[in-house]
Amino acid sequence: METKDTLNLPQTDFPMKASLTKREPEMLEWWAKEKIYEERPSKGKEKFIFHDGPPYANGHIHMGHALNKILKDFIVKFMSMKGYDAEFIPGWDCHGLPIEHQVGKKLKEKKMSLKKSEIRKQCRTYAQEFVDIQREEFKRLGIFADWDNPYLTMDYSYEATIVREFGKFVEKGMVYKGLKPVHWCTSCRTALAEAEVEHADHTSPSVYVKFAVKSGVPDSLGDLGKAYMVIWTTTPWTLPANLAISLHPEFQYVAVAVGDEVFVVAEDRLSSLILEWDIKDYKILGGCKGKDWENAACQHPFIDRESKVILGEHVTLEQGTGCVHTAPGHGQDDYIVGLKYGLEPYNPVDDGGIFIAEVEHFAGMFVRKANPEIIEKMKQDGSLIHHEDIKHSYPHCWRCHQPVIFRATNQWFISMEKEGLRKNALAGIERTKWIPDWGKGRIYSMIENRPDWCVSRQRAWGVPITLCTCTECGEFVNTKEVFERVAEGVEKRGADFWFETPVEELIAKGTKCEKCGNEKFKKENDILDVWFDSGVSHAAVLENRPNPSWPADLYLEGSDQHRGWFHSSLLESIGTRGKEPYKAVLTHGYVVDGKGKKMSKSAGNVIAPQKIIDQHGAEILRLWVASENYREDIRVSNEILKRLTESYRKIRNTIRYLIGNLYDFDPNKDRVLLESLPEIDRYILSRFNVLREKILSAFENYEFHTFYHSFTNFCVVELSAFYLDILKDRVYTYPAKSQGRRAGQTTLYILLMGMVRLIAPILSFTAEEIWRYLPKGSAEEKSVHYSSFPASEDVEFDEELTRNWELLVQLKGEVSKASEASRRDKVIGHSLDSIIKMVLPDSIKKIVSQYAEELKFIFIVSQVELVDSFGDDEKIYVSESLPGVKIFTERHPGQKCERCWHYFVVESNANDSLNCQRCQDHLLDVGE
RNA sequence: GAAUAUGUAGCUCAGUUGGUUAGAGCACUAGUCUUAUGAGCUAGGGGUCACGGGUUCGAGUCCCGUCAUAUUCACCA
Repeated sequence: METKDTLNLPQTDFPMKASLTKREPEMLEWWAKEKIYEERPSKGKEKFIFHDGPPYANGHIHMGHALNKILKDFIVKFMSMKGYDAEFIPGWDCHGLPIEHQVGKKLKEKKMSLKKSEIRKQCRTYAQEFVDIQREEFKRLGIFADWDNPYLTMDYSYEATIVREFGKFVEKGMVYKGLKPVHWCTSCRTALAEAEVEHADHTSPSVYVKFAVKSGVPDSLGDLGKAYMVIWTTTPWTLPANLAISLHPEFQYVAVAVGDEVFVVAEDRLSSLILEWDIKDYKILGGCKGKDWENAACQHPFIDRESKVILGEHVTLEQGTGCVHTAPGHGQDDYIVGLKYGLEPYNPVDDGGIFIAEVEHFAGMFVRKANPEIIEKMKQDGSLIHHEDIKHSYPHCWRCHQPVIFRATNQWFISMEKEGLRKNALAGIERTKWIPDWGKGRIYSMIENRPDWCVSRQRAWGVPITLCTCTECGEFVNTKEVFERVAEGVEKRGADFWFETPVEELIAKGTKCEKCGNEKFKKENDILDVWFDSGVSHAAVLENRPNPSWPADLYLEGSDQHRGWFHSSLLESIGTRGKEPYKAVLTHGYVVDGKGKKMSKSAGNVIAPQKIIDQHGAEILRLWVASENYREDIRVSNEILKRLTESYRKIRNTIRYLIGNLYDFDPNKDRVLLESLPEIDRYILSRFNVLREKILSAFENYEFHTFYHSFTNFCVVELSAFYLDILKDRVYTYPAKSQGRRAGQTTLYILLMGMVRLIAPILSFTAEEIWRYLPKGSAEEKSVHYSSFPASEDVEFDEELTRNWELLVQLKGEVSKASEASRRDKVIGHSLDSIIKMVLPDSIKKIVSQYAEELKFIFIVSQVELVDSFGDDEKIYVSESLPGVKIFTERHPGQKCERCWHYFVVESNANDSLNCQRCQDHLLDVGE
């Protein structure tokens, strides 16, 4: 028999190689077949309400989606293991312009002839396709969720909820129709929400234009002769809508003579304007405050209209002349200042961005095409002082990337002030827990400063604004019955119900307009902002399910959702219920590349989750999410993934080793009582208790990277390099059933059972795989995800013992360092080749001598001698970290035991065995 | 342009109320073992703590400024 065969070497079928790409799909199939999520034992217990934010049903999932859903899955799984019923209902956002845009592209010219209902039908099909695609992609990540019953914002029932929720706003009088300037895309022919606008570089003409002063020159200036107010603008096409010139009441304005003309501009702007206009000779005639000019009248440069001089605080001195061209129909500030002076939000531009017929000179012209024409006209008329092109960033449509315009149109708004929506929303923010806490400040200032919510869109793919307005005066019918009738119809037939049902069937005969008494009404054609759709998800999902639980315990999305879903959900919920829909909001950062740059197609640095899954497996993606501090931007690169796969292997291999040494261990028969375990076993278990504590509190605080670092460190430092290395002697060489070996196995068993459960929320696939290789009789649960977290082991390891072992660990390190010199000098190879002699200071010696018999096993050397001093000629290692500790290493002169590799001294009268006495005993199954 | 966040070894992260020589794991280099073997063990090199000022006996930590990256807001009339 070979010596090797007399040892209890590890045995296991648990593969070292993970083959994740092959095994994960099998595991997914098993989870599905066994309905592991659906039939979870925590069902019906106390709920943890985790509400999924709906991704947009367009395109394949990207790293951001993967990050988000994996984080959610960590939480679902650990809450479930904690005993909560962590139901997770995934959702998708299905309406809206991006999908309509895609469908429009596919249809090309045909779309003009298609009916709206046909376009909606195609959009529905398109959205459903991507819901199905993304669902499969999410499942592949190992996400536990109710995939068969997701919520879609285009579900008829969901659409009906949208109608009902909007009805609540209407009922409370918070909805109004207003003529206000909004972002408008002339190519998509719709109003855009703030969130649908993105900024990009754009070249615009920068022009200075003269407005002749007709009357109202302040007395203090005397007779100015041919005086002009000079304005600056980068959008000449808004000049036809000019109704006023705004001056800041407190700024100083000067009248400057240039040639035979007099220009009025802000004093502080004068010097830079002179330079820009290249004017050599000028003379300041006098000055006064802006407020002195109030109600003066100017002449529009090319339209027969008066332009009033008004005062506004929005005027700045950073650019321009301090005299601000004001077109209330084309700008937010203009609109507000215009309201004060009773100016109408005049908008002579139609949906396509074309000047309407009444516009002199430029009727029928597209606004940006009109820019050069207007400039040319002013040049000829002599009203243009200066013109150059400037590059600046300008709002663009997020879909078609065309520059948008600001344009006053009739839109539906939800008032931020009526019913105290803004105030109550801010109070709701205060009541919510924001993680990290700066998220609170972010959303707070957004809600504080935002304008009224423009909820109407002039598109086809969405839920209609179900209001009927009087054909005479525009007042809308505000009755609950109408809304409910519509909601019921939508519930059955979807939003098409609204578009297909004649108004007469919706409104009871004889209904009169409350305002003017008219009996004729028309239906609104606009649809609702998609942010309203997803904003009602708390109602549609949390309230309208069989077991309603409202509000949510947690929302978890990327930091951009402070302006998106967190925002719209808050307003919707506060508006209708007076209370916020979530107790806590957790945010994560963005996925960026290895250099910290954002991923974009144009930069070519996009890494698709699918590619990582194909190459490394979803488990590596999960480990990646766990390894990084997601509260900041998180990086992904090939190097990072390479490190992670190595780290994964280490974890897997460590656990494999535990399994391998338990091949003959029956937990029900062979377990050794905790109090009978050797001190080192109890030490490692006490270390495991510390790890367990750390990990569970990290989970509690959603700090998964703490899990990753402490867990890998435990595997590498505490187990692989320390405990397992030392334990080999005992589990390999002792008699299989000896108390010493069983004690070691008991420890390994406890570690294995604990570790597999601690990793389960993160390394879900691997934990489940391990679960099948546990010693027989270990667990009743068929899935690791049905188990609960390990309890703390009661090993009674007090502070003194802990200090002792920390010292021994440190000393072991010093012994290794000391041996390194001998190894370099080829005196020893393996550490067991050596005898260690050490001089210790009394304080250390007192402790270490208690472990005299165990030292050689702890240090993994053949002999340890504690001596008082060394001879002079010996090469002594002097410790730096443990003052007074000196170590001398030499080669053991005896014979190496073939079996346990410890060296032994051959007695003269001994037999000629190649084994030491200890092994001879062990072979006879004696002792220990 | 503004607000917020971040910036510690090649990578991922620690660094407590300011207090010795800034840590860990991985990676790298070298050695060792062949009893976890596409494994295990050991040692080593590697950091101007983004940069520049300031407060202090003392700053990775506190203050100010600059730069970089990301997100959001606004780019105006």
